[in-house]
Amino acid sequence: MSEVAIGLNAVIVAVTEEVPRILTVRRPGGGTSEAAASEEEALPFGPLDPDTDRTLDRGLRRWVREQTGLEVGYVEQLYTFGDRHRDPREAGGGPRVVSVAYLALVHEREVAGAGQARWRPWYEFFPWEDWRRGRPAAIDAGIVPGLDRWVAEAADPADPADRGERRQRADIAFGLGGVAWDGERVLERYELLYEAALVAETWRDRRERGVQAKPADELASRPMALDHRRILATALGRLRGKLKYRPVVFELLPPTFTLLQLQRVVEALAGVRLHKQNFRRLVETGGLVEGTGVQHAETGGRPAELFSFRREVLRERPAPGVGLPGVRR
Amino acid sequence: MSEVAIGLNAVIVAVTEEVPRILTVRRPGGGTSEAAASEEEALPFGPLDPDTDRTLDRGLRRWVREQTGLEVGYVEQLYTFGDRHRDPREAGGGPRVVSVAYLALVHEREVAGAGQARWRPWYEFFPWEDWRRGRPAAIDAGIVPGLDRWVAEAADPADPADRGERRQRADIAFGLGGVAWDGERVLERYELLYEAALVAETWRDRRERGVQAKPADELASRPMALDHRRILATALGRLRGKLKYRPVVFELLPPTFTLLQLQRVVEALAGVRLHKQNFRRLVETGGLVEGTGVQHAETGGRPAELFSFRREVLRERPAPGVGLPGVRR
DNA sequence: CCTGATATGCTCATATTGAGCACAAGGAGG
DNA sequence: CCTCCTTGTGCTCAATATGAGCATATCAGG
Repeated sequence: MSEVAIGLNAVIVAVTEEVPRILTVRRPGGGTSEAAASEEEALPFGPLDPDTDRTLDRGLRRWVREQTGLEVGYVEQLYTFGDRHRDPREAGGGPRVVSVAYLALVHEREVAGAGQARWRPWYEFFPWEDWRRGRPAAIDAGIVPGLDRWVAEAADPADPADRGERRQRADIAFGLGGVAWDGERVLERYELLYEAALVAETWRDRRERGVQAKPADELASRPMALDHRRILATALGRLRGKLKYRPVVFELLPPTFTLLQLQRVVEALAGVRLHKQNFRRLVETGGLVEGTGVQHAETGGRPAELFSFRREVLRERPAPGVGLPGVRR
Repeated sequence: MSEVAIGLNAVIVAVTEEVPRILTVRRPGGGTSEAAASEEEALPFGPLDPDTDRTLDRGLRRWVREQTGLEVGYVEQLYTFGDRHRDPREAGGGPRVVSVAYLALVHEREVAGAGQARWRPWYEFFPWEDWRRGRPAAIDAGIVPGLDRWVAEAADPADPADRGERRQRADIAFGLGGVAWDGERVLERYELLYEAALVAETWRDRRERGVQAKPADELASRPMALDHRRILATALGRLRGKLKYRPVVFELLPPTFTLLQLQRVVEALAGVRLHKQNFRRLVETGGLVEGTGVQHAETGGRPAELFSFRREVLRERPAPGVGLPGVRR
């Protein structure tokens, strides 16, 4: 066993007005270099108190409450990040920093004030992940040419195997060359962009290691401190996957909701539009919701019935998720 | 950030002769009490070297190689365990121990010598998880009556809600009262048995905390040190889930294999028997394997063709798992 | 009373899945 | 050689599940 510092990071998610948002804080900004005094956006971070926090997620709930006043409901451990030099302060003699990242979901209505922290639209950090209004412009504008360059730059230009491998990775991750887009490969995509030097973090990290680097054209996407965008990518991929086999959406919704509201939240997270009638069929025949009989008028059109989550579904079906019926063209 | 000790645990899996096996080591045995000098079986454990291990899983591979001589192929982070008093030595003034658990898969043929460590059939630790030869005897013999007692003992016997909740948890976890058995709820089942004091670890932990406890009738299942059986349960559940949407089985098989061999390994992990023809259809139409044209004679009946894993499938389909077609009655 | 919304019910063609039947091709034993 | 037993392989068929629409209902506003 080795002495290292351990901390907890939280990706705290809410969906309001069909926009998935995450809570971020400001942080003194990058490492050892002199000019890097600018502030960076970061995920909320807190320590584990080894003496009083009985479990890791209790520790998380404690400091989230202390720092932001939020009582988080659903909490799920995501991943533990422990690469060396995650935190550039390690290079200056600081301890190795290992961070356990959590995903936390809060109800829409609790989103109000949150201390120093602020809510940011999730897709500002990942513009290429939101396909609800069609293929994101960022893909053809910046990503495809950038990846093409990266493929062409493969180690040995004479060796086609090397380029072939890069080409294949790019195609799979971003659904190019006939491969289908897979909404869950969020982390794969971010890591590819990082490797291909298409996100700001690549250049920042290279500078921190003293590598002379031209601050090339990056994608117009919001960077984050340390490896926090990687954590965010892990969270989005995991959440998208979990939607399909666990009823986690309801953690983000008020106790009663219309089916369209439910659909919009699922769409917001999945980043795609769905076929309305089939979505209804799925959640209704799946026994995920039950009507309350109450009508809801504020929809603009015919009033919709309000539904609530049927907890009993957990008893009946092994993997009751919302699924993604027919992604609309 | 707090000073804690961090370590890495590995669940190292191989499947030989249709038996899933895990690698275990012996460990000085339980904590502070005097009589607990007996040895306990434990998962392989190693430190992270903060100075030389660039990433957590490199650290894992390093000490697994050093301790057992095994070169593990597939490695996946499982979960980070950090409950207080996971390790009873904490009570004696030791540091808080946080452990990052990994799942590692090795090929059948590499299983030979492994230093101090030994291979143990996985289901000896979880007899209730193997349904290949029908409903495990342990369920009706020990588990159902034990859970019934636990349900009856609910805090307030007058309050039916309390009992109802326990009843429901038990039914969902073990597929009782009409609920279907769900192979992936391995952790849920183990935690329920722990709570209901039906596994040895419950009583050991209570003794360690000084609680006077009658060493009641436990299930005939092999206990483990610390919370290692919980880690093992996490691993089995995760592996069962992953089988369905990622081609991880092939990490456990030799480069070529017959379709029945493949099926037997899947069955061994999933703990159920499958419909042979439908299984073939699934892996073949799914493009997961390709025939080599070579025949394999040692089957006892008509010779089978040898197949190999088609790596290209990763390019074509978003979630190419083996799935579990028709669980046979 | 139109128009523009959204809400809801229903249909229908097309996969996908669950369960078997049937036959092929080896070995063992009479 | 013939028969039985054991696996391997191909194919069928009914039952469901899924993808895509059409049609109608019910509100708000002009």
